[in-house]
Amino acid sequence: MTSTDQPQRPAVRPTRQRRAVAAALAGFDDFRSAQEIHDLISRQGDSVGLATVYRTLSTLAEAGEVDMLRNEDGEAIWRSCSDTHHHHLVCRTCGATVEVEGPAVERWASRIAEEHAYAEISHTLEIFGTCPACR
Amino acid sequence: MTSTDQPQRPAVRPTRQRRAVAAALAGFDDFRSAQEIHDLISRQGDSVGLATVYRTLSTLAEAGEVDMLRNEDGEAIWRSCSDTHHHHLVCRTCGATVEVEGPAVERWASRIAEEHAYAEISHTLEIFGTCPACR
DNA sequence: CGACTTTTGAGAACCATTGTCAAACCGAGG
DNA sequence: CCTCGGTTTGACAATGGTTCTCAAAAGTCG
Repeated sequence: MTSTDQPQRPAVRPTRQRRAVAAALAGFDDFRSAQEIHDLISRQGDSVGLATVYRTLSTLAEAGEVDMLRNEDGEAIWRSCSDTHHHHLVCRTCGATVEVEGPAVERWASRIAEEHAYAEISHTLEIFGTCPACR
Repeated sequence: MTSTDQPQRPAVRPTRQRRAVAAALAGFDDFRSAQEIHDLISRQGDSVGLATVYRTLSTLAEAGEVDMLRNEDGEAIWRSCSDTHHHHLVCRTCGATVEVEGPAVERWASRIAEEHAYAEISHTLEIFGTCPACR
């Protein structure tokens, strides 16, 4: 390290496209597919390639800034999230989402994993249903 | 109904292909993709079309005879299962699976749903990790 | 400004899954 | 054993979400 030190900073640049994706994400609070988000952006006047939307969403997900989960068809759906670990109650029809926490469940999961000597645990826990408005 | 009565029996026929899929399923106890199952069948000497494998697996899943869930890439994976409601602890590397039950989690999920007035609830809860053998 | 690196976009490529439809098959009567 | 009508199958095309490719465009920093 020559100067100060920060040898391999990923160097993520704040581009127009990334700002557009962020803005789109800020505009809804339910889960949307990448393509829906792409449409939203177009509708807002910006133009961002679909591949870029996918790339940006993946990056944000890795950084923990958005949640990505899969709907019952296996499609990836995304939304911005709070930074604490949580799960979701998602409306199958309109996508309306409630963030829920379940500390007891977390504990249960790690206990189960431990009992069976599984390491590097991750878990998925999502609840799907029909929200009051969609009944 | 003319004769006795049994108006719309689906009439599922026990064909060679369906038997082959069942046999393949009986041959492993971890989760496999449809394509892997298809390969397995070929390797066992039978010949069953891929589309038929998919159709049979879907049918079995609807009948509750196999579990279908999605791995972290969104691919459907399948295995035969016990008939009680349960979840899974799945090895990310080799697919080794442990069926686990969590009555407390079930209760927690329905309480959460009720609190938010969501109906027709379903939930997914799977734990992924690395099994002792794959460490 | 200039050199260098990251990012983008258009479209091709991938690949799991589902649809299509004629041919093969099954089971029940006759 | 033969026929009839619905069921199932398989080869292949078609879908559709997601990723890859690669040259052009845009940031970064001196």
